[in-house]
Amino acid sequence: MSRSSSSYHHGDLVTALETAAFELLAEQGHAALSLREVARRAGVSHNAPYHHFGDRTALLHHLAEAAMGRLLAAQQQALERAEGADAVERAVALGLAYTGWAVANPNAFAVVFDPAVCVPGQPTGEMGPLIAENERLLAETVAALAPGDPDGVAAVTSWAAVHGLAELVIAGHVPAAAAEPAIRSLMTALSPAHGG
Amino acid sequence: MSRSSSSYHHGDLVTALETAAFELLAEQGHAALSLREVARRAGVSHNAPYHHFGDRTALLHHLAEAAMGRLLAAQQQALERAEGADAVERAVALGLAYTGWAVANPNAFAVVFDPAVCVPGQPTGEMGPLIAENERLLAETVAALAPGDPDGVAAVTSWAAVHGLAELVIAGHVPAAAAEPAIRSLMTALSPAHGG
DNA sequence: AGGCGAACTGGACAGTGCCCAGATGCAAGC
DNA sequence: GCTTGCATCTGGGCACTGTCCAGTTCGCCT
Repeated sequence: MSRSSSSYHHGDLVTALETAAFELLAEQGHAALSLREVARRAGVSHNAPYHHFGDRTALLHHLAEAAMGRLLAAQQQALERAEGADAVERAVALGLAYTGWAVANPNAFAVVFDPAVCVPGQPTGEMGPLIAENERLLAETVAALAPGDPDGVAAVTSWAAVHGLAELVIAGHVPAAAAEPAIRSLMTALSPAHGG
Repeated sequence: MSRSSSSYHHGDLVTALETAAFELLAEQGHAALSLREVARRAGVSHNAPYHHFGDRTALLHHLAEAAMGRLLAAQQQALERAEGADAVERAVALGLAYTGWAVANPNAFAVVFDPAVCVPGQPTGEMGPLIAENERLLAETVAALAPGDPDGVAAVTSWAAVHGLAELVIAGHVPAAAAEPAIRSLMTALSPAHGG
């Protein structure tokens, strides 16, 4: 699609901007991400992005969707790798995939959960389905190890713990090595084999 | 101290700037917080802040310290109120104080845990002691309900879960009402009376 | 009383997000 | 094939920001 290498009409600017932005996110937080710098890296004028994203926030929202997609993919792959395993082990693998991706891509991760980017009220665009799919994945995995959980309390607790772990590791308050034991202890605590 | 109401030398600009900044944080995220707007609200020139904070980041760091102090105070008060109670109930109260304050002051909360403000490596200023005190409080409370926890895995897990819960509620992915059951289920799961 | 130095002022500069009018060139019609 | 329409891209401009600089004010110490 769009072989066009004409210098004027880029042809695939959205992707180019996304790539450039992720490149910048590898180096700095999204607060320091400037539309003009992204445009510069993509080799276009400072105004070109406005024809694809009405706003700086719109670009960030697009990045958030892309990042969420990657986070979800990382978890799906982890679950595939742990296909034959124990229910607890599968849950641990899922959690570790989440924290692992977050710690490896802290700035991209931050965009996804920034309330100023993805408004708390209603998720717009692809964000809703992506989050829903992630919740489904989690609910499924948690249900396999904590069957009696009508209101999904265990699922919420797991998500919160794993998410918080990621944030605390990124903020430097918890060493990265503490993630695995914490997740494993949580998952075993949730499993009925442990008690309750 | 410094009764000075002379218009030139403010006398207590640091406090005035802090107040103005927290006022702005009640309305918008710290990404949108401008030094000039803070100065304007404090009634001084756009350059006055630079004689107290070398940097925009320095102001944010100061705000982070102040916010962390308030978060800590909220938890201490909650523990005092739950003085005679059950170990689980005390832990729940502590957790609810954390999430409660965070959800009530999402933007201030975000400053505290922004890696771009409080650098992951070494906490500078008052931040270190404040975090340490919070960890002590948590470790103490968790130790009362999960005695055998040499490496503090339960404490880390609790912090992560409560922290993550706060973030997810703020981001709109979890309803605020889900916080209490989640925290209570976690704390009971950690207590040996429950199992294990 | 005199002067030092911290606190504050205004001006300036580069950089930013966003708006406007104009240039460009692909695709669809004749 | 040539013209025309329109999304795409360009450059300039504006208000705003963070930060630097030189000057002003005034509390405090000698």
